[in-house]
Amino acid sequence: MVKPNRNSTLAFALLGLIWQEPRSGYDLRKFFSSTPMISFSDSPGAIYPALHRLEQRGLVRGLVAEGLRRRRIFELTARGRAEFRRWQTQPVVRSDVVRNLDALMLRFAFMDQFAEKGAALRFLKAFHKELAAYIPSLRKYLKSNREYMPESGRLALENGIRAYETQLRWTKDAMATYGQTKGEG
Amino acid sequence: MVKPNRNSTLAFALLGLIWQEPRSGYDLRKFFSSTPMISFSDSPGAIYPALHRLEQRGLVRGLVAEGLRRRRIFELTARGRAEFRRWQTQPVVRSDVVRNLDALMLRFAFMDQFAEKGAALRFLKAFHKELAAYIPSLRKYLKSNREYMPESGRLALENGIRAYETQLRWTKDAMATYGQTKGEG
DNA sequence: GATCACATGTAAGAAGTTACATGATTCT
DNA sequence: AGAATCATGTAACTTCTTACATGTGATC
Repeated sequence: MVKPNRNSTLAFALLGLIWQEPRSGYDLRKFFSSTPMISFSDSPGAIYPALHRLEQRGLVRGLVAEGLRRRRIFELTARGRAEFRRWQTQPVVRSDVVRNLDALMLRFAFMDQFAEKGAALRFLKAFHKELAAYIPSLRKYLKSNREYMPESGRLALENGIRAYETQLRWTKDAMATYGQTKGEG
Repeated sequence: MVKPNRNSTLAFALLGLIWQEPRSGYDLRKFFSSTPMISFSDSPGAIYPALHRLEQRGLVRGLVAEGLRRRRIFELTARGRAEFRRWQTQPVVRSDVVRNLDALMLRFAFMDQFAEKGAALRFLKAFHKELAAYIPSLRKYLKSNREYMPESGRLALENGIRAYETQLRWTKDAMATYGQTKGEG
């Protein structure tokens, strides 16, 4: 049995975008298909049911827009904002680093807009810590097994390690950015 | 309606590992939980049903192992090998680069073992080409929108671009590795 | 007048998640 | 004897995918 009301990554992407500004399902589809958020599905069979679920759960409210075409503009409810913030400020855990990097980056992407000041920096520190703890375990595996691995398998693992290292460097650079901003403001 | 028999990424991971050597469901779970392939789920609720589907589709064959505990060791059928190879040597398409990098790397990871000589290099070339075509579109979006983006959103996008650039550099390095090997052999 | 973009929806099916369930064997 | 590990499974539920369906308004 699945825990009720655990919203999907797509659901949170929708909440974030709707919080930025009220949008229709069609707006959201177009946003996904025309920006780097194209990594989300823009299919109507994903978006519309997801919006209906969010509405049933009281996280968004759909308003029929006056205009020529039938169109529903969604906006966040207070519960929707609370739920989004709760998700966004959850601890950064290993399992997210290993299996859900995209969700982690989505949480960060909306940090400046919807979380309290300081949340972004706290997030980056926690993220950095988890990455720094995880990478050595990958290196260790590579070291112990490189001789028994086929070349393409080894290269694939090296690619994974590099990807995490890039992520690690990014967290440091991003932290520096926030440090600067603090000094300026 | 969904196309029948389109195996999931998990299904292909199972096929690849079973092709390496016959394994039980339990072996596969342990492999996922104890190696960098931990990005796959090791839950019995995912693995066992997936194995049953593969068996129903005639891609694997389960043999009851003699021994103390009841245990089923799976091995690939000829159809399983053909299906895996077909998947592995599919063209590298943009949509995989955008939404399914993991599957792409999984395909590559088994390339030396199960694909014909030269497949790895062809794969890397195609992968490189797609990455080189995709990255500028991300840069362009960043350039046009950076002033309207919140800082964390901009940083998240920069992270995505860096990740793809790292991937691109890796494809070049990996191609060089294969070039050398050719010279040696 | 036809085609394209706007706009929303549903149906069928696949596959994953969490949780529960069961029993054997080995270790302490 | 009790705990841990080996080993496999199912049930309920959620969400996604592909495909089909429908109608309006704008453009050529």
